[in-house]
Amino acid sequence: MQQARRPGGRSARVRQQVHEAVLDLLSEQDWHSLSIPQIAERSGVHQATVYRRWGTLEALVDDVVMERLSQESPVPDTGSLRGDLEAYAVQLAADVAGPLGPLYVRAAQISTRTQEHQTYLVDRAVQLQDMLERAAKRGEGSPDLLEFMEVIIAPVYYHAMFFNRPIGPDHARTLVDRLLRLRK
Amino acid sequence: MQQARRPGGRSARVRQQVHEAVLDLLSEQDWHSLSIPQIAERSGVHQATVYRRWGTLEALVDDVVMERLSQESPVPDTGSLRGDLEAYAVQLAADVAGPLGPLYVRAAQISTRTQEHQTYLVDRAVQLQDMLERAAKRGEGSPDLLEFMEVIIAPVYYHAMFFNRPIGPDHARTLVDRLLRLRK
DNA sequence: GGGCTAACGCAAGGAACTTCGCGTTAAAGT
DNA sequence: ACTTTAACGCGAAGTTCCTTGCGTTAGCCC
Repeated sequence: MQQARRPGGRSARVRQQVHEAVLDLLSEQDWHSLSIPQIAERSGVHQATVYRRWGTLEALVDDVVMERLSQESPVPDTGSLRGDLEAYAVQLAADVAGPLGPLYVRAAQISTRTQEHQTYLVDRAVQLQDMLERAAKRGEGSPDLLEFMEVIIAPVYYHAMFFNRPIGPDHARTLVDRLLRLRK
Repeated sequence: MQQARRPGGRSARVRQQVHEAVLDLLSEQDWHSLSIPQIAERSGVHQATVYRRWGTLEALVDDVVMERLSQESPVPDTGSLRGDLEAYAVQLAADVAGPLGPLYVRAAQISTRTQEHQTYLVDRAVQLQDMLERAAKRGEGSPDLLEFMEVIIAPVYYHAMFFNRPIGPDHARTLVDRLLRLRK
């Protein structure tokens, strides 16, 4: 998506209508059966408009994903490492198991990642790094970022993608326990 | 894919030609730009034949994947738990980072998994379970299957999907160390 | 070897997706 | 308010994908 030179009023309204149509359709069917003609019809926006603005279905859903991600809550800051880790794991598990889950996964994959999303991920990594450093400053033995990603984040994605039931709060706690145990 | 009632000679040859074309094309371009007309042209097999036998591109690549998986080496049996774990992790990392990696991931995902692949995964899980039990019988403190999947397999997939460089033997050893450390 | 018919090749037809030209609307700047 | 033109709506044309009917080839069974 190129820079909008006239983003006010009508364009913003069209964008919102199309985004809503995507979310709407995604709650009824899965991502593989989505199409631009279908989204155009549902949104009331003409096909040609969608094609001209986003070009492809992939670019459109990437835009929707970025819109959601930009509105999401920041990384937790509960005052304890365990609290932060659990809160993050539970939230991530919910996101990735929700109706937009496959889209989040797709947008983050290295082979399909946009520059915009890359920037987001780097920023997010910095926030997580900060979260871990806050714990370290409190004197809690803190894992490094890679360890956190491999022991917490990777299994969360793994369960959502390869198993039927996503990780719940109970299992999230198991993952956090495991990570904390490694630090002793 | 339904049961073949006349799988000899010509049909087998067609199947092989199509499979080779898929592998061939996949070494030059990525999976998202594959198409059945393209595969038909490359293989010398007529489009209509491909459509009639496999129906969709997804079913075709699933067939290719199953073919490869059925030829793969069994789970390692090196005589030590560490040896088995490292061998498995390195092999998995290589597979999932190779040109067929995205196809393996796709075939295994819960939302796109076929019955045939499900059967394969269950069988594979049993083999891994056996591998872990062999270690237990040798007196080595052995992790359970879930722990193995979360600490070893999940990070391997995670790296292949979300990072540029796949896990190498050195990093695989780090993962194995981590798992073994948890058992003490 | 001979009959039966599954599986294939071929070409036409249909369906879905995508692009394009042109007139209209309305956002942005003066 | 007025001008400029980006962005949209509309319909047609173009492209790619997928299906279908029919004749031909060759695998399987007797």
